[in-house]
Amino acid sequence: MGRLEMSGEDNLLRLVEAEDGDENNYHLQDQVGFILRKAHQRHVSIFASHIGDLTPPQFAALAKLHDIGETSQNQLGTLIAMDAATVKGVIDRLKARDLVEVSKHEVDKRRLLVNLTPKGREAIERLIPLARAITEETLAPLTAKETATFLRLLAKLA
Amino acid sequence: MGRLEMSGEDNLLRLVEAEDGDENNYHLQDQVGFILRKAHQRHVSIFASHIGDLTPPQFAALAKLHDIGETSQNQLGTLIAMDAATVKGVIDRLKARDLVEVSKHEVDKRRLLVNLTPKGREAIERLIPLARAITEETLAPLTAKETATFLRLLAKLA
DNA sequence: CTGATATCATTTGCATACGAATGAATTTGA
DNA sequence: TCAAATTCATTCGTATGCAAATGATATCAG
Repeated sequence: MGRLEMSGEDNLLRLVEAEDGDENNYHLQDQVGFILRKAHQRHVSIFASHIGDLTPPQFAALAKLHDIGETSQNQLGTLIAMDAATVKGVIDRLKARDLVEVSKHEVDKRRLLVNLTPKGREAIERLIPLARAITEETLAPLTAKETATFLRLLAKLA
Repeated sequence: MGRLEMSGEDNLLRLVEAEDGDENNYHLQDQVGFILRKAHQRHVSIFASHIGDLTPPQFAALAKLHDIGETSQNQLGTLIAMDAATVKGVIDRLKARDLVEVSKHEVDKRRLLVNLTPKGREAIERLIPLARAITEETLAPLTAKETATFLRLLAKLA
């Protein structure tokens, strides 16, 4: 790969390649997937330092319910990007803490309607300002201009 | 917030705010954490479609071992951004499939050394080209210039 | 109208991910 | 030197996250 010219340093390169194989120049830390995973981990850690008793998925469920009101469990999952199995666990745990309540759909008996309880509404309204701080801290390494660019490009990938 | 002028539409706005509270303008889908989570999900899905029998963390462990050679389980975890409990599970599963092998450190009896088996080396060398395709597909929505910008900014956040 | 499809929810199984607690081994510092 | 602090690995508990299978209900097509 790129063996267009032969200099003294290329001999060393040849030795290294002979030792480690030609895939030696693959570096995990440069791969978008690996960096994406780390950036996500950092965000979750920042989130936890601000909001200790709720996870990001739980927060997402409450925030979305606050935004759109009662909806089916499945529809909620679609809106917050969770598959059916995952959203069930999240709702079960919020239900156990009396932050949401569920009820059967009158007409379509397959559907499980989910809604905020008063306690859940109080909680999410109290937490949304903290969420803004979390976003700010997550993006702190970037300038305002970089942030705008980053969010635009990130959205393209999501 | 921003109630500087009073037009006809502001009456409607007041009604909406009275109904939903002043935090009505918080939208989950604009938050960096939520988009980050979705982008990561998309990448994992692309990864799985190319490499079905290995997860991204398992791949990361093999790729790092291939890059640096034998190392301790803990050190490996640091290099691939996994805490001790997580890396243990990953290594256990790779060990069960004979892709890595572990041994005791001669001097420091606390350490567990991890290394690729021949089978593991063969596997990772075969998979690295696929990983390049995965990266490409993940970044496909961006132009080359956007990709460079995105990776630079993402690295700042990770 | 009814059989084929599709949708909604649940369950199971597996794989991260991390906090906290524990135990063994090593290093440090007074 | 030896007690305190640190490091390495393990275990436990909890929480996503997803594939696949299942059952109940609803919709569609002929």
